[in-house]
Formats: sequence, C-alpha cells, structure tokens
Amino acid sequence: MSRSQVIDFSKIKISCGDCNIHELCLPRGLELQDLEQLEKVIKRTHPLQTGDYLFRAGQEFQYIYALRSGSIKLNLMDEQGNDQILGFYFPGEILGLDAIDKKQHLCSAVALETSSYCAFSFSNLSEICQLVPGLQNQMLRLMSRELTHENELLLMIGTKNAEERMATFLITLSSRFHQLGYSAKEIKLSMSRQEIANYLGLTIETVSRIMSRFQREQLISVNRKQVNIKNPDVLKHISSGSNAGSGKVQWYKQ
Amino acid sequence: MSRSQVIDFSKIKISCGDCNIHELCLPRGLELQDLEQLEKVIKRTHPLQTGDYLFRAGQEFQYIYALRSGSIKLNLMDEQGNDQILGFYFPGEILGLDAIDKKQHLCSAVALETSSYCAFSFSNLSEICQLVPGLQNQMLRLMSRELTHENELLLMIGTKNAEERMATFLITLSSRFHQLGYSAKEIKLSMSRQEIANYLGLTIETVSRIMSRFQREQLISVNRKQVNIKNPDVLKHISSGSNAGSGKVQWYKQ
DNA sequence: CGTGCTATTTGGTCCGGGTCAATCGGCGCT
DNA sequence: AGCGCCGATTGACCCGGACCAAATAGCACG
Repeated sequence: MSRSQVIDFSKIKISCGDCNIHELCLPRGLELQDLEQLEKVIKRTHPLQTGDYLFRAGQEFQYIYALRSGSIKLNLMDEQGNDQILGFYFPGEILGLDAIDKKQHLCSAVALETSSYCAFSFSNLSEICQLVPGLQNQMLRLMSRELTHENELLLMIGTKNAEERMATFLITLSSRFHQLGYSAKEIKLSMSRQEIANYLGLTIETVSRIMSRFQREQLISVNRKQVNIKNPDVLKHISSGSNAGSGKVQWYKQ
Repeated sequence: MSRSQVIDFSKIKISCGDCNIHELCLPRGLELQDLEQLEKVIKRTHPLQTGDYLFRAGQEFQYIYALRSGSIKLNLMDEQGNDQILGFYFPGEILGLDAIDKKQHLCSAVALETSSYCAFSFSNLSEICQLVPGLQNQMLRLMSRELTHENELLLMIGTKNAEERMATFLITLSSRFHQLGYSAKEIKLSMSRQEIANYLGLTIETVSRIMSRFQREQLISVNRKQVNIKNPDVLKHISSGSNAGSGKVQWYKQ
C-alpha cells in the first residue's frame, strides 16, 4: 500500500468516522480496515437543492444512497400518472435499495430541502460484502427495516381513519426527530400539506382541516411549516385509534 | 468428505434440483457444489394444513421459508388488533425476510390451503452467502422484489378506487397463476372474500358487490371460489383506472 | 408597495363505500 | 331429510372524506 493511499485513508477516516450518521449507516463492529474498504466505493457529490432529484424512476441502478442531512421524499408513479409518496427520509437513512431486483430505479427521490448524501457503488459494495461479514448483514437489515416501514404504512392506510393517520404521522415524525437529536416538540416540516396528504392517502383539504382541529383542541400549534406538539399523549391516544366518542370506523378483525 | 455425505448430496440434488420451484428460489448460475452448501441448511417438514401458521408474529426469527406448493397469507396486526393482510404467497415465493432486522417475526403467515415449504436456517444461510456470491445477490434481489410488491400495493391502495382494486387484484392473480404454469383464465381462489377485502383495504360487502357487477357485465364468471376471467382486456382497462364514464376519483397529480 | 403566484385554509355539497340487517346457499352432521 | 353453521350476497341507509369553490396569507419581484 502506497503512502498516498494511507493519506487517502486518513481523510476517509475523518469523513466517515466523524460523520454524524456513521453509526446509523455502518454496522457496529466495523473495523478501520473494513472502513477503508467501504470508503473506496463512496462517491462524494454536491448537496442537492430543494426539488433536485437524487434519482429518477427509470434510471439505471448504480448507487445506493445514505442521506447525511436534509430530507428526501420517495415516490412511485404508475403509467396513468397516479403518484404515491412511499416515505420521507431523514439523515442516516438509506435510499435506493428497492432498485436492486430490476437493476433500475422504479421510484424517484426528490430533495425537500437542501440535502447532502453519500453514494455507494452497489456493485462494488456487494463485492465488499463478501469480505466484510458485518456489512452484508447490515445491508440485509437495512432492507428488512425498509420492508417493516412499508408494512406499517400499509397497516395504517388500510385500517386507520384520517384523524388517526394525521396523529400517527405527527407522533412518528416527532419520535424520528427526537432520535436524530432534534426536539421532539418543535417540528419544522420540510414537506408540503400536499405531500403529507398524498403520503397518508388523504387530500390536502382533509390534512389542513385536521391540523386546524388539532390546533383548536390544543394538541398542537401550527404556523405554516412549524408545528409544535403540545399534547403528545392525546395525540398518541388518537393515533392508536382508541379514541372513544368519535364515531370511528370499526375495522374488521376477523 | 465421507461416502454417506455423498449419498446425502445425491438425495439433496434430487430434492432441490428437481424441485418445481428451484429456478425461482435459486440463482441461475448456482453450481452443484454451491447447491451442496445450500442444502445443508434446509430443514424439511410436514406440509401445513389450512389455517396452520408457518410463523407467528413475535416468534424468534430463525428461518426463511420458500413456499413449494399451496398458498399462504401474510398479515400484520397492531396493538389494537387492527389486522392488515400484506400479501398472498404462491409456490416459489419467499417468506420471512422482513424479520431480519428485529430478529423476530412481526407478521404472521397462515396457510390458506394445504401447503408445503422449505425452511432455510438464516444464520447458516448468511454464512454461506459469504462463500457463494450469487446467493448473496439472490437474497438481496428477493428482498428488493418484496419491497417492490409492497410499493405497488401502497400505490394501489393510495390511488385506486374499489372497482380498480378488484380488477387489479384479479388481473395480477391471473398473471401470477399463468407464470406458475396454471391457467390464466380459470382461477381457484384460496382466500376468502374477507381476506380479499382486507388485503385491498375494502369491506367484504364491497368485494362481493363488485364481483357480482363484474359477472353481470360478463367480465368474469364466479362460482364461490372458482373465478373465470372472461374479458381480461376490459378488466385490465378498468384496473388501469382509464375507465371513462364512471365518475371515478380523480387523484391529485401534483 | 402593488401585483401576481402559490400554498393553505375554510365552507359547502355530494358520493363511494362503510355499516347494519336480512337472506341465501352450500356443506357437514345427525 | 332436516337442521345448524358459516361464508357470501343483496338491499337500505348514512357518513367520512373527496370534490368544488372561494377566501386568505405569505412570498417574490418589479
């Protein structure tokens, strides 16, 4: 190994070891020599601006992406132009894994604000997985986690009414922000009402009305994209669907 | 390697190489020596009867399962008892991958009819993945495919109305059956109306009504669980949502 | 500071599909 | 054959949330 490579590795160590999300996107037991391997396949780029595409549906699959800052929406469109947002992604989360099978992206990923990320060459990454056992498992775990999220979203859209979905959305967002070290109470939404509505399978009017109602009931306070959670307990209660009184949908429980 | 192991391998070769789904669950380029590796981690079992659990939510994750015959529903339940069917599985398909992250099953898998399967020890499997490059990629592809299915389901439930969902369901089922070598026209449903309804995010009455309407319009003929597709073209047309005349939901296309 | 643009909010109206209820029909059991 | 059971069908009613329309509010720009 040449000296220049050592220098490279040193830079790499800083960039990844010090990255604020490294323990999120790298397996715990990863050693320096493994990091060195991993770093070789990272492509660094400029940050994205609001509205920029991380990738587009139809593009050849080449990289998987780790979001370092900002936020990104993932959406899927069918041939009729029906559009469904599948998820919002925040720092430390991975995008692009669903493209592995078809070798091309089926979804598009769009920045909701200025966002930076790392891109990992997938073909190189999967070679390295052969050498680093922990990395392979991490890949599988990440995909499994992605599946779990979609499962929960399906359960929510399939069984919850509009009010419950909104409450669930707010509580989930709050908890994710908290885990990232931000305030769980004071949330800056990076997505529009339209995008929230689409994600939850509702219309923008319904989202707006329910947020107004939540504010009227002192559960939150809203000012455009700034939302303050004032009564998380009641919100959780509503989100769980155990909200008595309101003539809620009684779902089939076979 | 002892002679007895060779004999074992020979049996194995028959059981897997001749398995009617081997090219579905094994990567193309898998060589005999790889097969031998893989066979070591397969646990064989009795077939399941209708209503038997392949695995239950909460169980420790140990195996992933390849369905060999029959059909299985996968469902997810939340703490309130809301139940959502996430998918129906047919021969050649893989179950259990979503449990990798949390190391326990979050969903339950129930046989809809007599079904046989192979169980692969996951921990052993992931060791073998280190040795057999194709197998690792196959694993990732399978998970990716699973993600794609959930994405499509989300898009459908989020954007299609009841009639479109039913048409999509029938067309998709028909095409999957066809790929398995069965008739694309004459379908024997293994799931109840209740299960169809739940999967599609509808009620049993709506499913029943729409199937009656499809029959009245000569698109299908229904007799209990036997469905014959009489006009796949119109069904496809309906499923794609381009069904003019009916005052359908115009979704937001931002 | 007016003008236009877009996002959001709010007020009505309406309908798809959920809910409730009754009936039907196939199947197993005695 | 008669009975009970359970899944499926059909009808009647109603409501949550979509749809349409108008008002309001920021924000950008000349």
